[in-house]
Amino acid sequence: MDSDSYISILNPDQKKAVVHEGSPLLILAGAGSGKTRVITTKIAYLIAEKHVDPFSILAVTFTKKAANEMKERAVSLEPRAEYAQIRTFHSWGSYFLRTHASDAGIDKNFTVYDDDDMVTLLSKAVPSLSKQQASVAAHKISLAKDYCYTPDSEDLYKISEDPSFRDIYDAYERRLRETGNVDFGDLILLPYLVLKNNDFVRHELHRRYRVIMVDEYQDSNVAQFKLLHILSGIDESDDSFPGSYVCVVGDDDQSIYKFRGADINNILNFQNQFPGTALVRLETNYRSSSEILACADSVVKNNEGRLGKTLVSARGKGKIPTLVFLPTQDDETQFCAEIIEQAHSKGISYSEWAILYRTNAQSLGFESEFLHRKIPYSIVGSLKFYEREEVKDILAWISLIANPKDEIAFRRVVNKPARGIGNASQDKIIASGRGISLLEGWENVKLSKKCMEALADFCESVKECQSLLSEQSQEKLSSFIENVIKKSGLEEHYAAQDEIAGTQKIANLQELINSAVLYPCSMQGLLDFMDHIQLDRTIENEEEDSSRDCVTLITLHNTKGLEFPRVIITGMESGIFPREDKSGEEIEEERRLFYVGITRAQNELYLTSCGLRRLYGRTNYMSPSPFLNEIDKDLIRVIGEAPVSFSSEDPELASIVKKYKKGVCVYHDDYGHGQIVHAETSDEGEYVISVKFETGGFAKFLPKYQSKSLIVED
DNA sequence: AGTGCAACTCTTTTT
DNA sequence: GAGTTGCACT
Repeated sequence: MDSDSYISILNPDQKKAVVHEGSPLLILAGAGSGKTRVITTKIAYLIAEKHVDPFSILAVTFTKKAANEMKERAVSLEPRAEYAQIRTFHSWGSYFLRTHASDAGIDKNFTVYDDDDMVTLLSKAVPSLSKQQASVAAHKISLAKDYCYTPDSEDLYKISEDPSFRDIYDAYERRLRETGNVDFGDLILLPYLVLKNNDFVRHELHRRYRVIMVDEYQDSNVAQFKLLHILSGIDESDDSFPGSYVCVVGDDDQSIYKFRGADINNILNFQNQFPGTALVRLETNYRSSSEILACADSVVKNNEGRLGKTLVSARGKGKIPTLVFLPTQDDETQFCAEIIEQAHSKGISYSEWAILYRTNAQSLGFESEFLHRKIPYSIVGSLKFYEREEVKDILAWISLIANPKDEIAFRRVVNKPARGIGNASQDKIIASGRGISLLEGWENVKLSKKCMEALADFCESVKECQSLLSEQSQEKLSSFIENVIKKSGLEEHYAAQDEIAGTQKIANLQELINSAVLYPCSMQGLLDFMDHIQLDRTIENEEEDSSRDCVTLITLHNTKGLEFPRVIITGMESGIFPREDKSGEEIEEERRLFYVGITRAQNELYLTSCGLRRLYGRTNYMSPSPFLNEIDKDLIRVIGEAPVSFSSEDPELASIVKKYKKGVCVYHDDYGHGQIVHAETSDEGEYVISVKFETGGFAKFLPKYQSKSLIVED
């Protein structure tokens, strides 16, 4: 495609963003404003018109899906974009670490430990922790890495005030380095540390990357910011080295990953951190009708701390959004099913619809209702295929074949099927081989004869598998994996289980084999395959779903970057959305999440809110989400009535419920000042509140009997 | 070592 | 309410 033609179809702001040069650039791209078009056009333009070597362009996104789409679209505009680095932040980190493994102090055949592996490793590094403590600490370690804190950072207290956290983190790091592997946080943190400490490598990369672009910048974390900053060379620029051209694209109103370490200050302060930054706003929305945008705007404008922008619809007027109050969650699923069926009978395909919810658990009701009515649907996200026992077992074998120092993988499979190598023996073997190889050197360890023989057998099998990999082989990796499954003894093991318990484990393993068919049977192919799995756990049934006409069931978070003609946002109830434990800035993030949901809709938007909902197996009275009140009344059509659950039957209960609401501050004779953090009606019809006191204490009350000792304050 | 029952958590969101 | 974990028992 000719560059004149693809630039001429842009609007003036988009064009400005594409041709800008000479300083860092921040593109504030509202929802549906053609952001991806701008980035891809810019890549094509730089190559075709500015003669930038594609090899020197790095463009990073957050999800593999976005990266693939970006690459595809850039290549269709300019074939040479094929040679540009367009990938996710984490996959770039992995690529970097493979080529600079020894600088980072890791094995070049490393694999990436997931959250579960982190917990297991931490439990071994600090045995005194209970499983739950280990899981909490592992999560904090992840967060620390997102904020770029190492075990010796002064700021570690910001993650955990517990003074022992530093030692726990330190012990974890040492043990992790002994395995030669990395965790997710390392994929960003380690490249940053290598660049910071190694002038040679840093200069090498500075020479290479002339252009760096980051998409969805509002969801970058501190470590990613630091990595970008050091990679850009902005602090070292002089006449001989001007620094890279940095262009970031994002929307502060769509920042929804703070819980994962994303720092909205990255985008709010970008212009300070990269002096001389030019700013381009993309405020023309090509996706939604003006009614939907008005609704979105009336919600998001309640947030403070935003750069501010107003979207203008390029599509003009459409249908007014609808808010529906329903008695129970079963009515909600039926309502959704019915409008979808009605539309279908008028020729509107299922795939025009998306049902959005806050938590994955909410998908269950829709699934059973749709199954019953034979409405086809597909669930996006958490396909837990790679978390299944049998799949993780085979992946552990593969990890161990790649990296014999991998303690977690070793433990997982050395005694499966049972070989008589119990926990105590494992500890001895690992103590002797840690940091070297777990497959040899154990001959000197004191173990029972039976155990020795079994271990020799096991190690022999792993080595046999290792020898099946060769650099020139024309074989596919799938046949290698098939061999691993056989040699591991796990095929027999799981075939027997399938027989007895009626499980599908062998079928799942077959699926794993199939997924490796595109990779060559070499160490490189194996590592690429592992990266593919570890760095993209969500999407698996792409071709199948895109061709099928079905309704999309999806969490609000997962909708980022997607659009649908008709959207239903369900569960608009206080406690669900926003979630009950949110306050202050977190409420703002929930509100942004709502904004993201609304702006997914092209033509029609429905919101549903129920009066009664089952949660954790209990039935709860729900009140409408406070966000609903933020929508101007003339911007939305309301069907049904907001629940006034108790008025008719029990005026006394109603007044109590009204008085002791969640968030209300109370004073108790014995406990002192506190705040109601949770309120619900139990199955027995009792109204129960949970109060957190200033003293740190926590108690539950039945306000019915406590009206004298529990005083509401203002 | 493997089974079976009780108890407990889970409901954020993802690379 | 369901799925998972942990413990005790065989």
